[in-house]
Amino acid sequence: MARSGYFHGDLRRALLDAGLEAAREAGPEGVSVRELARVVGVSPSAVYRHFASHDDLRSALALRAQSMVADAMDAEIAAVPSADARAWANGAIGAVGIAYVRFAWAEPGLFRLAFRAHGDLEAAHDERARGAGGRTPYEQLERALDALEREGELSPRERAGAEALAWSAVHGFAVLTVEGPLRSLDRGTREALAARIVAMVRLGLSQLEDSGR
Amino acid sequence: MARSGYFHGDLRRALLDAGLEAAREAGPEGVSVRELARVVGVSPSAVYRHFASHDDLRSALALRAQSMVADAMDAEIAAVPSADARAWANGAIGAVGIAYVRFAWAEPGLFRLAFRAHGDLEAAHDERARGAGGRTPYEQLERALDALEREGELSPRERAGAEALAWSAVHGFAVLTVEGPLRSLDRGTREALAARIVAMVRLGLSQLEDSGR
DNA sequence: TGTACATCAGTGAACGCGCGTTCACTGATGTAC
DNA sequence: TGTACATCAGTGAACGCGCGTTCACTGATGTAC
Repeated sequence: MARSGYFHGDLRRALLDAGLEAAREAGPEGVSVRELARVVGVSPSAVYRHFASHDDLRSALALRAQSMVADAMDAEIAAVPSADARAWANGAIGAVGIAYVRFAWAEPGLFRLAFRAHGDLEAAHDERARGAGGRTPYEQLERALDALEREGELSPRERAGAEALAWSAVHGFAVLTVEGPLRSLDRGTREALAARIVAMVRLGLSQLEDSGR
Repeated sequence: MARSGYFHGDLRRALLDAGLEAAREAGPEGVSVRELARVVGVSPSAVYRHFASHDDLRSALALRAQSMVADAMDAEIAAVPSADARAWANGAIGAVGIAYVRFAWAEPGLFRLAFRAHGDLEAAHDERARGAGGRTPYEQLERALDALEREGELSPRERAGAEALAWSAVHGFAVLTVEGPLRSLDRGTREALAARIVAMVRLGLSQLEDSGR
């Protein structure tokens, strides 16, 4: 697609691709204006034709990484048997969680890029509000929770704040296994723990009713 | 304590203090060799009399920050009524979790310093193994879980891996509220969610028995 | 079909920054006699 | 009590690095006539 030596043709897309690749290999820290320009074979200042700043570049990349997580969730959800709506709702919330941690394991650099601090998730929300169409993992979680409520698995009172509970548990586990003290666990142990986390969330969401114990 | 203009007297301690202060205000990123030297009023190279490298400095600071979390846990646990051992065990695990998230809210910079990636927690473990005596939040969690098992609230089978479950949920919540999408929640909502997280963990830990639902 | 011209995606040199780390040094301390 | 000397915690200048960003520029593109 590169035309002459002078004009690139599709520099913006090339930079985004290079950015994902850089994050994949070196994490978000590996994503610098100069590094991407170097990889693409263009001068650093050319980057500023397509992105206002380093921050702008970075959040565009974070958005793409988030879409990838959302895609992984789609794939996992698609595998849930949909004959019984109630069983499906229960399966879907689990699928969302499992997809999340598996993505983190498979692509730690992209995971960190996607869920790095400082408003990236709000940026995704804005983007979505502006109709830019980026699928967000958060949306997927919301939908799974909505289904659970629809099927009577969650009371409206329990539904409130359920995103925070579910996300916290799964995100914490992902972080701890990707770059924290749990990172040297073998695959089997990790998977077993992931299943327990998901079960804990499912159980914990409806705690307001079960509160006897 | 500073003696002459030339000799400092207790530079190591001064650097550690300055480092905690820098992290408090600017997070772990604010902790650089040159910055601390500047604050303490010493040349950058003087730092190398007391720390082998920037990394060495940073993990010493992370250890101190972890001790602070452990202290906060001690204080929270101390407030749990200890008349009934079983009730105490249940209270202690909650106290550990609550202290963790409250510390994160009160001192986000130190929290991030303490639980930054890359082996800092293992370093703490080694330090402890070497008998250096640094209290670790992880130890506190282990003790609370041990108490729960002792009181028959947790079967040995459930006890295995319980640290990972509990820590994941609480850590995820802390991260999400400190630097993630949940960071703009008001105090009341955060506290209410924290209580639900803790309840979810308590419930979830014993899921292997209750697995009916 | 050919030419003039506006557009604008690129170049390349430069600025200023802060960083970690090294190295030969200096001068205060405290110990041995 | 006074002096010689080893120790070692500090200095300060320098190295080399990579970064984000700006600015005047160049040259390929495609449009209007």
